[in-house]
Amino acid sequence: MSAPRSAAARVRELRKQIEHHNYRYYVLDDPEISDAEYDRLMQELKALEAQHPDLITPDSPTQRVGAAPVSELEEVVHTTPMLSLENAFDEEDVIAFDRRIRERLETEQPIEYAAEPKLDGLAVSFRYERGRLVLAATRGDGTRGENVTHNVRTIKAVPIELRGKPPELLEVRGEVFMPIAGFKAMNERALAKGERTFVNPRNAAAGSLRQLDPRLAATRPFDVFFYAIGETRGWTLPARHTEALEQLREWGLKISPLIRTVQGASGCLEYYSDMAARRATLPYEIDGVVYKVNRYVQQRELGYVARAPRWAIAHKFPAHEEHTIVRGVEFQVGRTGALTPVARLEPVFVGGVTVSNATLHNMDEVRRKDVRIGDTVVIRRAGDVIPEVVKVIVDRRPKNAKVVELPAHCPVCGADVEREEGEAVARCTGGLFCPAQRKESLRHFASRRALDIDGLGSKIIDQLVERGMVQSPADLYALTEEQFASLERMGEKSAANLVASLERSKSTTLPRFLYALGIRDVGEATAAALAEHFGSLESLQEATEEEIQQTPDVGPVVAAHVRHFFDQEHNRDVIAALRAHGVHWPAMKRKRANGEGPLAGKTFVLTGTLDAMSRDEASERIAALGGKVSGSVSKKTSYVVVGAEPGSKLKKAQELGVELLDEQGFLALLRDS
DNA sequence: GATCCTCGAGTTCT
DNA sequence: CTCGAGGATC
Repeated sequence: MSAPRSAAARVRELRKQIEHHNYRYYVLDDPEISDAEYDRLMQELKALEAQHPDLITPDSPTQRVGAAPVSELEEVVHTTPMLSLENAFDEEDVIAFDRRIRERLETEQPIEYAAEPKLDGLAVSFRYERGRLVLAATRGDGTRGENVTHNVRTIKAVPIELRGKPPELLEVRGEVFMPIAGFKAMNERALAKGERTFVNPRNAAAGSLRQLDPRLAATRPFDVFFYAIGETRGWTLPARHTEALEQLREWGLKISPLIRTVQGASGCLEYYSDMAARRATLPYEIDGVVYKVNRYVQQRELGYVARAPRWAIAHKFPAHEEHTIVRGVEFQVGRTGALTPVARLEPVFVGGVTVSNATLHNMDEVRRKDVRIGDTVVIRRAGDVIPEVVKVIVDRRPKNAKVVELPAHCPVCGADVEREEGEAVARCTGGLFCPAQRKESLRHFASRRALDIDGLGSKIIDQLVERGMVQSPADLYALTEEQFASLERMGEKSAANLVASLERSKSTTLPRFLYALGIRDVGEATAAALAEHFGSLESLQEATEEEIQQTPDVGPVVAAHVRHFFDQEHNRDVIAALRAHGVHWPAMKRKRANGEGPLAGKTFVLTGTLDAMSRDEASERIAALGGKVSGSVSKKTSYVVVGAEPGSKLKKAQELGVELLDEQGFLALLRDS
C-alpha cells in the first residue's frame, strides 16, 4: 500500500524542521526549541515512517543509525592528499616560521594569519556531492585512509545534506573529537556495565570511529569542527581562508567559534597565550593552536614541502608534566652487558598514556638528577613518546629515601660489574655466560636489520635460553619444528613458520652477517664499511689490528674490538657452526670506485614516512647510485628527504638551510640519476 | 687540542 | 629519539 499524500507531505515537513533544528543546535549552538520538543518531532517522524515504510529514504534523520554493519573498513584513496603540519614548540619557532614566509613572499608587510585551536581528535575528510554526504574517510597516512561513512552518518553535528546552494562537489576536512563531558559519561556507563573504558578522548574517538557496526558509533558522544577545504567543483573560492569557512558555516558545517584572524608573529603569539589561558575551561581537549596564512594567493605562492604546507604550522602547548613517586630503581642488562638504571614508577597518566617506567640512562644521570627511591619526581613525555624524569621535587623527599647504588654484581648472572675510567656506562663482566646478554645477543642476531628471523620474538628467545636449548645463534639452526612446538605460546603452525624463516635467514649478505655478530661498536654502518673494505669474512678474520684500522671510519678503539672478537675461539667456533648450518652470502660486489655514480659525494638524510618505498628501500636506492645516507643533519648534508610526519630533522635542516626534497622531488632525482 | 660529524646503543607503550 | 663517545678534520 502506498502512503497517502498527506502523510508524505507531513514527513517532508518534519524532516525539514528536524534538519533546521539540528543546524540551530549543532552548528549555531543556538537552539530555538527545547530538547523535549525536538524529541517529539523525531518520534512523530519515526511513527509515520513505521506506518509507511515506502516513505523512508536513506537521508532521513531517522536513518542515521540505520546502516548495516560493514565487514571491514574499506581503503579510500584521497583525491587531494590530507596534509600534515610542521610543529612549533616555542616562540622562536613561530617567529622563524613568520620570517620564512615573509622572505618567500618578499614582503615586509605583516602577514594575515587565520589562527585556530588544534583539537586532539581525528582528521576526517567529508565528501559532499550535490550537497549530499557520500563519503567520509579517515586521514590514514595522508594518501590513503579508511572509509568510515557508516559511522560518520551517525554524528549529528555532521549534516547528511547541506543547506542553501552548495557546489556540485565539496570535499571538506574536519576534526572529529569527543568532548570531555561526553567522554567521561561514556566511560562511567561502560564501567557500570563492566565494559572496557578508554584512557583518553582521543583514543575513544579513534576507536569508536573505526567500529564496524554503526549502532555502536551512534551511542558515542562525537562532535566535529570543519577547518579546511579539499577538492571542489562548481565553487569559486573567496580570497581568504576565513571567508571560505564562513561560507561552509552557511552550508551547515560546524566551524570552531574560536577561529580569529591575527596579524604577524606577534598576533599569533598573543592568540597562543589567550588559548593557553582558556584551555582548561574548554569543553574539549586541545593540544595547541594552528596558524595558517589566510590569503589563498599567498598560500599558493608558498606551496608545499612534502605533504606539509609551507603556509601553516601547529604551535604545540608544552608537554604535560605530572608528579609521581619512584618506587624503585632496577638495573637492566643489555646486549653489551651495559647496566641501565630504570626507575619503576607509581603508574601515572601523562600525555595520554599510563607511564610506569622511565630510563635513567646511567649512573651519572642518576647522580646529576639525584634521584632516590621514594622521591617524588616530575615526569614528562616531551613532544614525542619516551617518558623522561625531568627533576626531583626535593621538598617532598621522605626521610627514608634511599640513594641508588650501582650494584657490585650483575643482577642477572652475579658476575662482577665494572665501570671503565671516564666511561658513563657500567657493564656486567659475565659476557655470554650472563643469560641477559645471551638473550639480548640472540635478539640482536634475529633482528630485522641483522638476519631478520621472523617469528623469533622476545618471549621465545627467553624460553630457549632459560631451558638451555640455545647457547649461541648457531644452536637455533639445529632445532626442529617439534622442539619449537614444545615451547609455551607456540603452536604447530608458528613452529613451522619459525623453521621456515630460519631457513630463509640463511641466505644473507656479508654486512648483515657482520652486524648480526654483535661486535662491540660495530653497527650497521661499520659492518658495511668493513665488508666493503675486506670483501670477505676470511680476509677480515685474518687481518691485523693495523689493517683493520685502514677501513674508513674505523679507528683504534673499534679495530681493537673487532680483532678481540675474532681472537676468541668461541666466536670463531660459532661462525664456523653457522656456516656449517648453511648460512651463506654472495661474494661482495666489486666496490664502486670512489666518487663514482651519479649521486657520488651527496649525503642524504631521511625523515618521515615515504609513500612509494620504505626508508630502507630508499637508503638502498641512494647507495646504489653512489650516494650516502646519514642519520643526522649537518652542514655537510646535501639533501633532506621529507616524508609524511617528519621529525625534528626537518627543523634542523631549515635552520641550516639544507636543501629539502619532498617525495616527488626525491623520486624525480632517483629517476633522473 | 678542540670541534664537528656520525654512529651505536638503549628505551616506552599500544 | 636522545645521549655518549669514536673518528675525522682543522
